[in-house]
Amino acid sequence: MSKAEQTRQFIIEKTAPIFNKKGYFATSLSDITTATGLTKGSIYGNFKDKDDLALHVYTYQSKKIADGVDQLISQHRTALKKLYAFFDFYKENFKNIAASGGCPLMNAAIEADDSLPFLTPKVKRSFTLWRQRLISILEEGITSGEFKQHISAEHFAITFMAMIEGGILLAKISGRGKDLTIVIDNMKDMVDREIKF
Amino acid sequence: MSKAEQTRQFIIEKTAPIFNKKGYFATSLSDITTATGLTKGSIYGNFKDKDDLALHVYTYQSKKIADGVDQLISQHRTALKKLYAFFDFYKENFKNIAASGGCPLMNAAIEADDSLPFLTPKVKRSFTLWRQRLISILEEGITSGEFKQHISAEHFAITFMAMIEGGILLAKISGRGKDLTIVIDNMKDMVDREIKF
DNA sequence: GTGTTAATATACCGATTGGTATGTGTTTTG
DNA sequence: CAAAACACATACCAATCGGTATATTAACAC
Repeated sequence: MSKAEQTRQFIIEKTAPIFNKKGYFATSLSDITTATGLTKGSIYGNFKDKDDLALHVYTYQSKKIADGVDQLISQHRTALKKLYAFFDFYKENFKNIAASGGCPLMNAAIEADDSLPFLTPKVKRSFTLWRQRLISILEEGITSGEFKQHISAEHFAITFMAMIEGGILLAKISGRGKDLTIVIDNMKDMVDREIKF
Repeated sequence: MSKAEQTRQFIIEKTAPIFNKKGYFATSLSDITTATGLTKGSIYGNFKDKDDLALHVYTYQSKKIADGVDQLISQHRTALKKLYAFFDFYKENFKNIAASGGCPLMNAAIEADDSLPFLTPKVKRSFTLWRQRLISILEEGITSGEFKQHISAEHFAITFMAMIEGGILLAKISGRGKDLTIVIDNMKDMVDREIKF
């Protein structure tokens, strides 16, 4: 990694939590220079403009989550265990997520969709990939005979995503991590009763 | 309603969708003057500052939703029908919600919690009231014998809230209202299988 | 109708915004 | 080790930000 790439990565990592906490719009250049210890000149030397940096920050954050999930899932062999691992990922990482400003996908989804047009397609894609990942696990379970044949993988994938995002939102605003646990436990019940053979 | 109150209300109603779409921080005074056709002087004559206006706008928006839900629920006699009406409220109003910038509670929750301290308590309270309203319906059903005795009203209330908010988020970012319908249908299945006798 | 008060408009303030042109120092490469 | 390329800092820009003091207009009481 060249010096330039190092600095770019440094800026991205240092500003990611700020963007996630304050939002893309509310994060100012001075926030960025303060957090990095660099000056405006060097920020603009590495990124075209603020939007460009925001885009890279979002990509970094979404990739980080996706990698974390993938790594956890790959440790399990059955579809059921993969699904459980998926759920537990959020349960276990809630404190980190909350401390760094909440789920970046959710934050970006809300801010992007009406006022950050350049981000919208990226965010949309994140959610699509997320859904496809869940659908794959569910279909794998159906094929392997772990899960019932008649279930709709897509419907459950969407429902699970909604529950996870909603659970994070509730837990964050109430300050009770328990709220997310309640939702995730409910998801597991759902799997046991309706999906698992 | 005096002239002053009329103007105040006029400003609140005109700026509400802007605050909801762009966010509190990103909404500028010039957005507000453009939307109302008034000048800064008259905005500041009616509200102490931008935060004060934002607070009134949030109160107006959350009350509007609460009133809408209450009115719908009061039309039904059984706990089950009330619960269904509750769910359908979001299904039917999704287009309006999406067009006016998404669920104000969710938007405010995400923006408030890290950078709008003056709003946080209000938003927290909205969610608490919402939870209590759901818990009341569920407990009513338990008492009346419509619902199973052993269920946890609180757990289901939280789960339903998470599903609704998550569903709105997904539907909004995907642009497919269907996503919310899928989640709400799943909620109804949940009621039928686990809550209803 | 006149006097008083409330409501709105005008014009301005300092501070901060995102962004850039230019200068200086530091790597990297031949 | 020198030259070219790159990385970063300094100093500045116009535009916009939220907010205010003051002028003007409209509404209301007597």
